[in-house]
Amino acid sequence: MPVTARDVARVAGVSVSTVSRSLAKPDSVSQRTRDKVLETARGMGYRPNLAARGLNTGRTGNIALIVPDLENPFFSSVAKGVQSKARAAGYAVIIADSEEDPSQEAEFVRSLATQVDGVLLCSPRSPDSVITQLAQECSVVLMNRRCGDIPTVTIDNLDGVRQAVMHLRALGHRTIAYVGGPSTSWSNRQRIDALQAVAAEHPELEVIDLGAFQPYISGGIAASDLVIASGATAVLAYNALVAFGILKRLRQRGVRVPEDISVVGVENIPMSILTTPALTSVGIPLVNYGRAGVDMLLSLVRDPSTPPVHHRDLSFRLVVHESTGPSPAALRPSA
Amino acid sequence: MPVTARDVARVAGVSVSTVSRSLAKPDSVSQRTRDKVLETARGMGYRPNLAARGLNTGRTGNIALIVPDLENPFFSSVAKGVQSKARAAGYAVIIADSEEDPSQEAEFVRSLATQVDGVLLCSPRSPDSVITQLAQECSVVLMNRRCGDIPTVTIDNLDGVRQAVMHLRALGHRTIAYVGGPSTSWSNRQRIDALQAVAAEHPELEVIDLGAFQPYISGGIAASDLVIASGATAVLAYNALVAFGILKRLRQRGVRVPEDISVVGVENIPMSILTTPALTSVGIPLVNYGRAGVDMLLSLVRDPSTPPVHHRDLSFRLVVHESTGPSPAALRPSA
DNA sequence: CGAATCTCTGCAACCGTTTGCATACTGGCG
DNA sequence: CGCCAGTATGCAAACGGTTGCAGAGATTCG
Repeated sequence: MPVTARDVARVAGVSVSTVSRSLAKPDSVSQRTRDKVLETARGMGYRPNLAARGLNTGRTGNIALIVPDLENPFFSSVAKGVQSKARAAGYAVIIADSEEDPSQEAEFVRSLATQVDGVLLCSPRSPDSVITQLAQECSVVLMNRRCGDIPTVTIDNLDGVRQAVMHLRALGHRTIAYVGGPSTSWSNRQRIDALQAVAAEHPELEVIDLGAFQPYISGGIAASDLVIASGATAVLAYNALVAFGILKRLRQRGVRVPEDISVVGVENIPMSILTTPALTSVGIPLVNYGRAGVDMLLSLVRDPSTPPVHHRDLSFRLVVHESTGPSPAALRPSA
Repeated sequence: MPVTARDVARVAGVSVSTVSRSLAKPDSVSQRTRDKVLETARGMGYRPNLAARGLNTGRTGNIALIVPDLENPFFSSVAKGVQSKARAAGYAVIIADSEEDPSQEAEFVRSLATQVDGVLLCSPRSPDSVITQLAQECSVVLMNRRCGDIPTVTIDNLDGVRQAVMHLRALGHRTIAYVGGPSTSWSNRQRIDALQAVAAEHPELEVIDLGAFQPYISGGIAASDLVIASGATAVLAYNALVAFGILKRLRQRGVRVPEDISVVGVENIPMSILTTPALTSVGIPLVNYGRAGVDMLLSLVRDPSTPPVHHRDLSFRLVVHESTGPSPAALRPSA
């Protein structure tokens, strides 16, 4: 049904190879022939079959993006960036949602490996060993995680956490609770380590790790009562959804934000300005983050001479909204 | 580099065709051979190259999903549903984000046509004529829009709007403003028509159409001052993002919700419970909505004997939260 | 025991491209 | 005028599968 190169060739009175060359390497064909071919091709609405092309070039023109949860605004923003950048470079994006299930990630990569030129693994939940294995089966760029020498785009968690904590410290907070995400999350581990490091630099600070929670609103809701019980005057949340859940539950419990407790999220999603109070957070423009991933992946697959190891570390930026304020403890000198 | 059917054939001591048949039509091969082939295949980690298969079966095993804005929680939820259902059926999903640009939609469909078995066009912005054209170039299922006899999954806008309006009417509201979305949006037109129809049934109601706004938070913010000036005691928003924007701006202006103005959104996204006050809306479970789209598309592409025209209309459900309350006008009889 | 039938397997063509190689033609130069 | 370099084109072999067709055994039945 669709028009093939053979059809174009017949109409234009040339061979299939000439059609192919007219499109792929215009210089290897005479001006006259090329014009004729291109015009008939356009006239007939010819589109080369990418699957067929991929068969012998080895290039499919597709990339895969694997995320743990498409419904999480963090990942949908990243996905938007990935999509737009990839499309601009002539690539289509196959998206897979692993539903936070590590075993699905490997399955996805393997089942997509033949259909794509490279894979963008965003916040993979799989253990290092699996990821290392996958990376030698096909071109992989990691986002939000480091693993050996595999190319990555990450955000500087240590600096981000430091910015958040310094902000809270300046507001007089001394006891800071951390509501963590999945224990399989590399970012989560990073942030815990960062918290310890920053706390070590400032002995007056106490950090309370409240443990692992689901990276959803429900996780934040579940954690909130622990936050209150912990006596902390400030809380840092694994991600924006968790922070939202905390805001919601604190309000339910009658705890005022920021008067009683200050809340900071890691991640800056468009919704953050909508909550009451609007969420203070450290984050980066997520669409750009996705774009950066695509940049790295494409430079990898298009130019294999690129040095195979490549890391890029973006910077968090603190955005202060309404959910942080002076520590209530600071007002009472004895505390 | 990857292991091919030829490799498996060599190791198993059979021909390529036997390998192919062992996987595709197991009955046409003897028990013994099949077992041997399948085992070596598994042992070698063989994965059939889908592009190659697609070349002569005409089936690619991919579907495309085209949405106007991946960052909009509505579409990311739908995408999640599409992804999970498609994957379960053995299909991969190529996602494209048209950025609300009608001309990109057609371009996407055409450029993806050879790589997918069917296209799910979600809330297309293109004119009917273009969509009709696209639908005859490849298998298309429309979501959130009707267009001729093209198979569709929609939500019953008339009933949804009626539920919203009846809710407001019961609360004593008589003047209701509507903040619309893009004029190219079919849903938007549907909802305006529905509003007129419902208003016609209830002469005591006055509906004020405030015009078209961007389907983003910013659109809601932009519309809010018009809402206030309109004198309406209740407002219906094109989608959840717009409703969020309205809530935000009304709060800024010192207008209380729901005491002064009630707000209802069309669309029920997970974030709706997070705003203050939580948003009353009519909506449906979006993940299921995406699944329904995939169901229809797959039944279309897998079984061409299916009657070609198919419409499915899902039902809105009113979810009352905190953003709607008794009309202030009702308290003052003179108003 | 031979022929007909059935089951299983391999051969080869094909899907729509790309690309190395060979060929035909062009023109320039000695 | 003949030769050579160079250019433009076509032929055919891939890429990795699927599938119609035919042939080889095995089985059944007269």
